Amino acid sequence: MPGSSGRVRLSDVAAHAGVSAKTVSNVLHNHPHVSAETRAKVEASLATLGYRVNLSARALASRQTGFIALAIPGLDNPYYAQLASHVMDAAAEHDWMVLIEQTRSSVDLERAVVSGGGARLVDGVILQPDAISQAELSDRFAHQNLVLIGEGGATASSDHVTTDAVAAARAVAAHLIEQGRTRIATIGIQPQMRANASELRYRGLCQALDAAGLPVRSEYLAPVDRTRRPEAAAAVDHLLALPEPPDAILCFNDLVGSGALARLRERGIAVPTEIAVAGFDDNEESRFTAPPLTSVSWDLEGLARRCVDRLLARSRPGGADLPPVRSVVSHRLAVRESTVGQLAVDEDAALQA
Amino acid sequence: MPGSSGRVRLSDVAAHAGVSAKTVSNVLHNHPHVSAETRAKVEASLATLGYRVNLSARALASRQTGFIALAIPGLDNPYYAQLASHVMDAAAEHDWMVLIEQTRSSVDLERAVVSGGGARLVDGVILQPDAISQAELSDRFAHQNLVLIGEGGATASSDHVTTDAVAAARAVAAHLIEQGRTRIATIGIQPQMRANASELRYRGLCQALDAAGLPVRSEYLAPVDRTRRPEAAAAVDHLLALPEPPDAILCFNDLVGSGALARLRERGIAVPTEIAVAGFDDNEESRFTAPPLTSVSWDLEGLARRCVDRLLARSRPGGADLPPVRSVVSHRLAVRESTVGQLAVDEDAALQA
DNA sequence: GTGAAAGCGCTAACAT
DNA sequence: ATGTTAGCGCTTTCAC
Repeated sequence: MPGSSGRVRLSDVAAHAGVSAKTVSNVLHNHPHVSAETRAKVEASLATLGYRVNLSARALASRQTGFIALAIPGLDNPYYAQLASHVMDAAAEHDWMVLIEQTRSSVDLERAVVSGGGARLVDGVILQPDAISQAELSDRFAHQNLVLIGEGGATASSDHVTTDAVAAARAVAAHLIEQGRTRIATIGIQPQMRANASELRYRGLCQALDAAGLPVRSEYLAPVDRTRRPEAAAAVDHLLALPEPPDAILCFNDLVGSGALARLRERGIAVPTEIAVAGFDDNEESRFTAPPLTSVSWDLEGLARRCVDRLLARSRPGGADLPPVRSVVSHRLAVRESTVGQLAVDEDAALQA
Repeated sequence: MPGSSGRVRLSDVAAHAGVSAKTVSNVLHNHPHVSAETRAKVEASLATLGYRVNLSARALASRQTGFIALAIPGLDNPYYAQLASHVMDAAAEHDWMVLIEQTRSSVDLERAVVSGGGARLVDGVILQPDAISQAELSDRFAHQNLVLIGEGGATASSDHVTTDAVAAARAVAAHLIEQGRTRIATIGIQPQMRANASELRYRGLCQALDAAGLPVRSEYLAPVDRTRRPEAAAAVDHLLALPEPPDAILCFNDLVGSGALARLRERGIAVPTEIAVAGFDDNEESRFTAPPLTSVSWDLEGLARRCVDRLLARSRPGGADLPPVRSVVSHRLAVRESTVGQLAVDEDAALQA
């Protein structure tokens, strides 16, 4: 049992080892210029005294807190939980800790994050904006270590890690059209909301429709207040009540997709026979819905890593003056039974054809 | 636009307002003994200079970091994401920030958390133990601000916020028996794993079976490596291959429940007609599975609040000597269609009877 | 009610 | 390769 873990200071270790504080610090930071025997001596004292660094003191002296903030709408969306998990892993590789901030898609909270919050605390911020306007993002506080996640792409004043929302939406829509769908509705995609991916995903859908010579029909655009499971039911009902109901629904995310599938089931509509359903984000859940949900899968690990790398680059000496970088992470379409009836994944699927 | 947000120190504010640093600090902390006009003056300076407190310095001087750690297996389980969300809310009410630590159910990581980690950083720790043994928990480092979440209940040396796992399992099992089920299997419940709730949940099941005069059949205990959706399939297959397959499956959590439902569907087994399924945790997803999943719902908000309250009590002067407190949060059974076929929730459900 | 001075525990020049 | 000296920006006795 190493040490009784009281308040052991670095200077105590130095005294115990018979060296100066600087030497202890050198050992702690793996500085090269420490003789092997000194190092051993210090490490022994470190262990017997049970020294644990005081991060507040280190942060104050070094002007580096070792924290980065990750601001996301909320952990209750598995997509963001997943993202947070990846960011924490990527950050840990550089000895950074992650402070998760839930913005709840509130403009005020997002604004607070962008402007650095009320306190001086983090070395950098990763923000997934949702409610705040692009204009405000590019305007304010472009000087601080801020990486934006998202698909807007218009912000030239800070680092940006994005996905190609238009291409992804085009791909999933094209897949739907390939399956013979011509009346493709959407749930949760709101082209007027400019902070999140809505507009771009809608654009991708329109491009695919255009390319196939199909009309873009505005009555197929079902809005929801929040893009979550419970909200999907009313939107599905709305679409089913249309004179000519859709034969496919592209959902803003898998949460909405899951809710839509549930409602279609309640209404006795066969998926995909009568209506195909697809989503975005490829939540793990989507491999287990009835039927499994076709979805766009983002490279979340790459996304997280790039965000952290950008912050790292900027926090190095001289990094603050680096020009803003924009990088795009990859995606792929995970095709499942919600859009292709006869996908023969195994012997059982064939029975249901 | 208040201040150009450079490095404004408290002493700068003091100089600008023509007062001492102590007075500025008093204003910041809402100390009563500040005259109204002084306060106004200081607040004006605070605003025009755009002062933001340096939390590292505050932490160093005050010996309080303002952080608590929440150590959970991982955010990818929606149950823990939800818990984290509640803890963050409860902590925010006391101006605490939450540092989320993913233990991945690793003994070493849990041990590191219990022993305070390598660094002096947080004011307290909330740990949901999973892999570490009870013995180790009560042994080591009982002196630090540690609140244990969980159902073990045996640890007398630190604060403990638990659920009544036995009662909850008894309730859901009794419900299953009421529905006429006599062959109740379980997936993911591993009585030999003593850190998580397995043993207690199994005990509750046994109690309910005993009370109904039904036999406890060990072949109905299907283990899994990890209690997650993908692992459920093999367990379901195992149970279906039994000479006398079960007519109900009680899953360790809703993740397993979701995976079990998916596999039963693939195998063409009707739920609940042939096999009823129930879970624990009441994930939001479980209201949208096919069919919706009966589950035990814990009072997560209450759980989070109590954990934070306990930490708060201990971090107050003299709080360290408080005797360990054990408190139990409530639960209720959310009954859904996976266990009762004819539950007439709406007009459509009746058709499927 | 407000001010002056002494640290909190660490890092970072600079010196040796 | 190791020691010396100043702070980092805040809180906190203790005077006044």
